[in-house]
Amino acid sequence: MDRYNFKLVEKKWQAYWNKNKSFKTTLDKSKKKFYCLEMFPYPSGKIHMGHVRNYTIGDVLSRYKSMLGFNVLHPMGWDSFGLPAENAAKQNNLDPKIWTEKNISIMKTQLKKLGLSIDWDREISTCSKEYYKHQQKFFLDLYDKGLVYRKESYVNWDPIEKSVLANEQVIDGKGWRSGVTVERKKLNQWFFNISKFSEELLSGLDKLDSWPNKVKTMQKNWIGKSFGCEIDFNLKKNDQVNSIKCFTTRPDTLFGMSFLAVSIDHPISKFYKERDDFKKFKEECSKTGTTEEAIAQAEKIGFKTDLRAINPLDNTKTVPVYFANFVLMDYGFGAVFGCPAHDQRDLDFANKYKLKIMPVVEPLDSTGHEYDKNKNFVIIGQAYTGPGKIINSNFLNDLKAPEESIVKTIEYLEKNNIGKKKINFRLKDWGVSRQRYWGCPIPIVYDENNNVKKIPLENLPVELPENINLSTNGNPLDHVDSWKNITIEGKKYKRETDTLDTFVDSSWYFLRFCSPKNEVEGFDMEEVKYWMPVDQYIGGIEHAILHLLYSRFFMQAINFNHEEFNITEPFSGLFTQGMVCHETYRNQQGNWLSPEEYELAKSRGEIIKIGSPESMSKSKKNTIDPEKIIENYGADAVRIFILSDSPPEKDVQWSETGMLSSYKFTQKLWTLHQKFKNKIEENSDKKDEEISIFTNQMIEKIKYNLEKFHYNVIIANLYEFYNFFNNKLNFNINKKTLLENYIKFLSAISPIIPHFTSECLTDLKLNPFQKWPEVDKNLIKNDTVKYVIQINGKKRATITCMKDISEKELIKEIMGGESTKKIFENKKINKCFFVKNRLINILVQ
RNA sequence: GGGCGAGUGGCGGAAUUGGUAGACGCGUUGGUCUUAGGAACCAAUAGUGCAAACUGUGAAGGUUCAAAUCCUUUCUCGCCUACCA
Repeated sequence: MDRYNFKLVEKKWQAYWNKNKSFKTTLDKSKKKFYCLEMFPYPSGKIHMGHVRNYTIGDVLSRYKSMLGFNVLHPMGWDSFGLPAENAAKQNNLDPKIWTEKNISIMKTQLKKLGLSIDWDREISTCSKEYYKHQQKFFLDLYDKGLVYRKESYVNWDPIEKSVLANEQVIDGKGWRSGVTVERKKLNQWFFNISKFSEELLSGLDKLDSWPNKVKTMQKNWIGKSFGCEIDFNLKKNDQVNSIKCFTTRPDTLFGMSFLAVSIDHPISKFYKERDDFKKFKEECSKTGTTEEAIAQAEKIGFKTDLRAINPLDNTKTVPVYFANFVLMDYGFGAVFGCPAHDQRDLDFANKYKLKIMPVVEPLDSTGHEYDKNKNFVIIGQAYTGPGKIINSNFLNDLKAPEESIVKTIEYLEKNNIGKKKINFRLKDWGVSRQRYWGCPIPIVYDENNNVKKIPLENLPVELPENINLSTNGNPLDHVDSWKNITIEGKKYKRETDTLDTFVDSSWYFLRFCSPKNEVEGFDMEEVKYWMPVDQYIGGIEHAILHLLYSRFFMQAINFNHEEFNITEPFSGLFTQGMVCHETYRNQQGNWLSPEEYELAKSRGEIIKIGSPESMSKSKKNTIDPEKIIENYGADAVRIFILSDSPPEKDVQWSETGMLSSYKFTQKLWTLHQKFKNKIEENSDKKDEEISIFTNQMIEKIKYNLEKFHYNVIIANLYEFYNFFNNKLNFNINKKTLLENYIKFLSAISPIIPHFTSECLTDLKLNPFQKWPEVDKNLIKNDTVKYVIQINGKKRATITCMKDISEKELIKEIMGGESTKKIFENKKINKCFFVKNRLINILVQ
C-alpha cells in the first residue's frame, strides 16, 4: 500500500487553491457574511509557532463557516512599519523597505504552506504608501474634528541615542540599548483625544458578549472610572496661590483630614524649584527604582511646604501641605487630601511625619478592631477602609458610610461652592508621535512661527524619503533637509519629522480589508456596511488593552460627526489564544541551547539542565521553526498537533512526540481511506444503522465543539471517528450507507485537514468543497437508551432499554433483569429519583 | 498591595444543564509481525485488592437522593496590574 505522500498532495492543493482563487470573496448581499480576522503579523523574517496556532484556529473557523454557507471574508496583511526594520536596516546597511519586503515575501510563502484559506487578493501592507496615504487622511480628518492636538509632554529620553524610548524599551530606568539612565524630557507631541470617549469605550464593553471577560475587565481597569468629587482647598493667607484643587472618592472623610499632598510636578512647584532643599527632595524621589514593584513598595516621603490648607468643612482647622512622591501629576489634579485613618497610604505617610490620625468612620462590628480605654475607636497599625458609621464629623455624624455620607458631603460642598461631583477617568490621551524613520509620516507642516498647517489633501501621501542615513543621532528624518523643507503655495514650511505610532496603523486595517484596492477612500462605505464588524477576531492576549482599545477608539473617532458610518465596535467576537511553549535547555556554562543543540550535547554525554516550558523566544533558543516542521510532517499534521494538546485559549506545550503522533495519524487516515476504497467495491445488504447513528452524533459533537472553540476536543472527536470507522471496515456494510457516512466524515474533518480531505474527496470523484453535512435528526433519536442504575447514590449497573419509558416500567425492567434483580434481594425500596433517559437512583434500606 | 484564572491518572487534557469521573492522545507494560524498528497491528493501563469491593477531581467542611461541577473556609500555582486619591 502506498504511504500518504503529503508533500505531493499538499503542494497540489495549495497550487489549486491559488490558481482558482478558491477563497476570493466579493460582496454578495444575498448571502450572510462572516468576517474572520486574525491579528496580522509583523514581518520580522519568518513565521513562528504562535502564528501557526493563531492562523490555524482562524482557518478552521473560516472553512467551517464557508461550509455552512456564509460568505466568508478571511484576509491577511502585514503590520509592516516599526522599529525592528529600522534596527535591522541599520545593522545590515540597507533600506528598511527592502528588508521588510523581503520578509513579507518569505512569510507569505510560509503561510501558504500552511494551507490557509485566505483571500490573498486583499493583501495589504501598512508601510505601503497606498495604505498610509489613507491613514494620513484620517489624521487630518481627526484634526478637523478636534480629536488630534499637540501638547508638551514628558517622554523617556535616551541621551545617547538622542531619541524617545517607548515605556517597554526602558528597562530598570535605563535605555535598552544604550544602557544609560533615561531622562524625562518635555517634548511637543501629537495626541489623539481618546479620553474624550472614555465613557463610550467603557459602556461599549457591556455589549461585547462574545469577548472574554478577562479582556473586558482589563480594559475596564485601564479606563478606570471613579466617582467622586473635586474640592477646592483654600489656603491660609498666601501671596502666591489661593487654593489647591483635589479629586477624591471619599469626601465624607474630610473631617479626618490631616494633610494635603501634591505631586512634585504640581504647578505650585514653580515657587520652590530654586530652593536647594526642594531640589534635593526631587532628587531623592527620582532615586527610587523605576520597576513597577519598586515604585509600589517605595517609602512614602514628603517635603513640607510653608502652606496650610483650610478644611472646607470646618474653616477653623488647617493642615500642612506637602509635596509627596506618591502623588501622580497625571491623575486627577495631581493633589490629594490625606485622611490617615481610612487610607493605608495616608496612614504610612502620617506615621512617618507624626501627623494626627483621627478616625471618622467607625466599623459597625467591633470585633477585630482597636478601642481606647474610653471605648473610642482608634486606628493603630492599619487604616480602616470598610463601611461603617460616621463619627467625629459634626453634621455628618451617624450617617451610614460610605453611601449616605458621600451624598450628604457632596451636597454640602456644592451648596457652598467648594466642590462638585466629578467622574474621573484613568485613561489618558494617546501620544502618537515617534521620533522614528520607519513609520507613517504625520501630514503636518510648520511655518516660521511654528504654526501648524495641514498638508493639502491633494498632496497626500506624504511619502517617506528613501535611501537616507539611518545612523544619525535622533530621528533620521530630522536630518533630511531636502525632505524637511517644503514650499507650499510659495511659502516655506518645515515638515513634522515625527512619525505615527505603529498602533495607529493597526487601528483601522480591518476596515481597509473590506476594500483594499480603493484608491480614493480608505474604505468603501458600502463594503464596510456589509462586512463590518469583524465577527471573529483572533489573536494574543498581549493586545488585550492597547491595540483593541485603540481600534475601538478609531471607530468612535470616525463615527464622530459622521453618523452614516454607524460602527462603534470593530470586533463583535474576540478570541485570545494561548502561547506556544517549549522546555528550555542550558549547559553547565549556563548558555541556552536550542532543541537541536540539546540533542547533540546529550549524545556527547554533556550534562544539560532542562527548564520548565516557557513561551518560545529567540533569546532562550527554545523555538521550533514551523517551516522545518511542515517540511517534515506536512501542514495537515501540524494543524492537527497545534490544535490537539490544549484548549486554544490556554498555553500549549510543543512536543516532538505529540507532533510525530499527529503525523502518524495522517498516515493512518490514508490507510483508512484505502481500506474504505477496497470495501466499497464489495457489496452487502446488511443494514447498518449503527454507523449512521454514530456518524450523525459525531457530527453534532464536532459542530458543537467548533462553535465553542473546543478545538482540542475536536481532535479527540476526529480520533474517535477514525477508531470507529477503522473498526467498522472490518465488517461488511451496505455500500450506500458506508459511502454516505464516509463522505460526512470527510466533510466534517475538512476544516482541520483540508489537503487530506480534498485529496480523498476528489479520489472518490467528488467535489473537494463539501457543504457542512446535514444531520439526520431521526437517526440521532435513538430508540434505546442506556440507564445508569444507582443504589443509594452509587452506581451498581447499567441497563439498556427503550427510550422514553416511565419510571414504573424501568423499575419493572430492573426487577426482572437477570443481572439487576439480585441487587434488591431482601431490600425495601424507600424512594426513587428518576432522570428520564439517563439515570435512576433507588434508595433502599 | 489589587484584579482575574486554574488545581482531575506518570503526562497533555475530556466530562453541554449537578446525574456512569478519567473521553481522546502521549507515555508505560505485554503480545503479533518483521533482517531490523524511533514502523505497523492487537491488548492492558486512576489507586488498593486474588476477588467481591472500597477509595478517589489541591485540603477541610456544607447543601443535595446525587457534587470535578453549587456554597463557606483554606492552601498552592499561573497570568495581569501597580502608590489612581
